[in-house]
Amino acid sequence: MTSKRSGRGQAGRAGKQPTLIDVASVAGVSPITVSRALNTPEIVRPELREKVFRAVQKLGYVPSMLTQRGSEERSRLVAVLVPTVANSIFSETLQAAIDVLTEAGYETLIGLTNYSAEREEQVLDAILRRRPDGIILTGTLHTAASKIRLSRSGIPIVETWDSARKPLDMLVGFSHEAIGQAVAAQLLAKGYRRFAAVMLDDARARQRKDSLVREIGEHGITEVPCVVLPPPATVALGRAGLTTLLERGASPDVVVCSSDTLAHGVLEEAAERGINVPRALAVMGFGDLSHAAHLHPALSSVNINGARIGQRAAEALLARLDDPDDLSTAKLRVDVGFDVVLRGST
Amino acid sequence: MTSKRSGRGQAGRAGKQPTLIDVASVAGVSPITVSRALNTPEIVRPELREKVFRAVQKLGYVPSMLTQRGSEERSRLVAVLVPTVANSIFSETLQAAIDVLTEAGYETLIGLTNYSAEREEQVLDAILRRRPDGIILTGTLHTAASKIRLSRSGIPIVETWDSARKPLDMLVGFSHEAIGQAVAAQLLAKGYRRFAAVMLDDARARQRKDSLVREIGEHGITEVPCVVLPPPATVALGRAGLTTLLERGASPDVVVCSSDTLAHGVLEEAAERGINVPRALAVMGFGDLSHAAHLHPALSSVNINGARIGQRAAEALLARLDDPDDLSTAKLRVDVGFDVVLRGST
DNA sequence: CTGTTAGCGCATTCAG
DNA sequence: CTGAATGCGCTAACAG
Repeated sequence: MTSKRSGRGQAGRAGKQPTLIDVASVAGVSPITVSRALNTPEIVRPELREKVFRAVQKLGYVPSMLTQRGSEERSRLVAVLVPTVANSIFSETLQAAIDVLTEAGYETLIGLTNYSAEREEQVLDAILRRRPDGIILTGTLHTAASKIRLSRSGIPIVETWDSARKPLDMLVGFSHEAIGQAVAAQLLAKGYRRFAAVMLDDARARQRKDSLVREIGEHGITEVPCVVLPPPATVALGRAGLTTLLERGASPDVVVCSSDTLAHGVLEEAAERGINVPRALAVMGFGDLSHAAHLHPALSSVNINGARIGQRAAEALLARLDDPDDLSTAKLRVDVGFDVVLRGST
Repeated sequence: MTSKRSGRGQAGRAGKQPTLIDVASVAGVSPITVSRALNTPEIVRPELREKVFRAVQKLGYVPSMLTQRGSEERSRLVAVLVPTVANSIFSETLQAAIDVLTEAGYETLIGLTNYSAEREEQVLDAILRRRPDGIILTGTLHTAASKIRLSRSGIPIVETWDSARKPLDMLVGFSHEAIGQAVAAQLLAKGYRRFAAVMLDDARARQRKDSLVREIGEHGITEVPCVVLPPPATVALGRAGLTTLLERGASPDVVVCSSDTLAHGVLEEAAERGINVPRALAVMGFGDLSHAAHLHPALSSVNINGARIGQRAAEALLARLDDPDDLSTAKLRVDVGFDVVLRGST
């Protein structure tokens, strides 16, 4: 005989979460008082506050942020897009970003782009529906549609892992061109002349390689055999890379790889073939040095601090969110730099 | 001109995202028609549908899922909690889970617990406010408050990486006790007698070790020197672990480590000290075999397929979400198993 | 097929 | 300090 009204009873029964209204009726106050007791306790009389807290306890009430948009303007949600989380270099970026964001009271929505701008567009599409307060992207290569949607959205954005002539918003990264140049210079100085590349089919990797090719081109080296491989990067893939290179008749004295994992594969394959490293063949990687060191004690590499990128990116976002008019974040460009670290393999 | 305009002009101006209502007024239809044109296009007359699509294009409208709770029941959000994303074993679990969830049209909210139940409780608290449709947890050790909140929430849950007498809901994992036993049995069979452990301060690691100690205890071995270290696991930490062990006067013939990374550190330290592996000292790790192989070609290890855990967990969640009454997921228990892989280091 | 009405859970006006 | 009324963006339920 109970009326079939919207009243779902006082206590949140199994299955249904109690709402702020449920708490209010149990506490015998109005909904708004509950809201205030929870969000701005200091303006609520202690006795009422206590009543509310007891009701919250009793019901196991957990406020819902889902409908918050109805009133407040922020979702306290930040989206982070990375190509993959299986690559330590990105997982460190992600980890650092999450740490900073969580500390500041934001939740993190994660999206995997698998190194593809098209995939990024799909993921972005889903993510924009959540109205995140900020977005951290990997790279600066996005589809035209993505760029339009992002800029129309008015959401603060940080692009990472790259430099760009004209970023969408903020930028925390480094110059892949500079890396290509620096690697070329170092290797040339060491006397290497027969370059080859084993790389992933990835825009950033390509940028580094093109830059390297340009640089050594100016020293008269024009032929650079290059094997391009599909993600994900694995050691086996690196081995296959060197194999392909040699099968094609290349005889490099140095192989530059787009990641430490590939480089490690090349080192293994070289060892298998009895190729003396670095005497007959030098190997160069790219990634996080500590990771490289784990892979192979002698691996030479371009060292990038992924964690710092994630941290800086998150901090930039937070600064903007704190004060959207802050001019210091308006055209933020952070170059976190890199180091070319030569070890036993070169 | 009979429409009663709801305030803001037609086009969403810079800064404000256009709403479904804006689209409706531009298209000259009612809001619900826009909603239907977008969600169930087949029940809308083609001409109207077209009008709506054009208006959507023109305004760059992106539907908001933030307030969806107001009408629909699902958030299409799944939360995944892992201790860290910097450990390849968990990042693979995460990667696989995200892949499955994204494919099914769910977004992933990520939480980092840093191996701590207290931290997990905090993160969980924030996440429950988002009313996710499902939650994937790592481990079965949660604070009492966490357990209560989770079970009251009525949200489908998958606990992973572990077995438990009485899981909260669904479970995809393996038995750490079985691993401890299996490792003990294998090492005893190989003739090792002086056991030692280098482990992270982590409940699951402790379970494995306790089980191992129990097993070898039954063979009369009662003394097992053990170094417990704070996360995160690093190679350097593993080296320090062996150092500490030896400084304390232990002289093990086998060191069992709670992760491959620590084991790798132990191997390095042993090499540095000129200790013959595996003649004078054997080393045992735990993690993903392919990862272990990258770390050290000879590393023995308990091989766990992290990706499979993530995949299975996500699939279980989806099955439940598809049909909440499906009995097959009601008491789902999946044991993904493990392999003890002995290689050169034992 | 389409529009009207109502309401989700919460917080922000503005009155008391 | 407290509360009633109102609105957020969206969609079920029920009309037409």
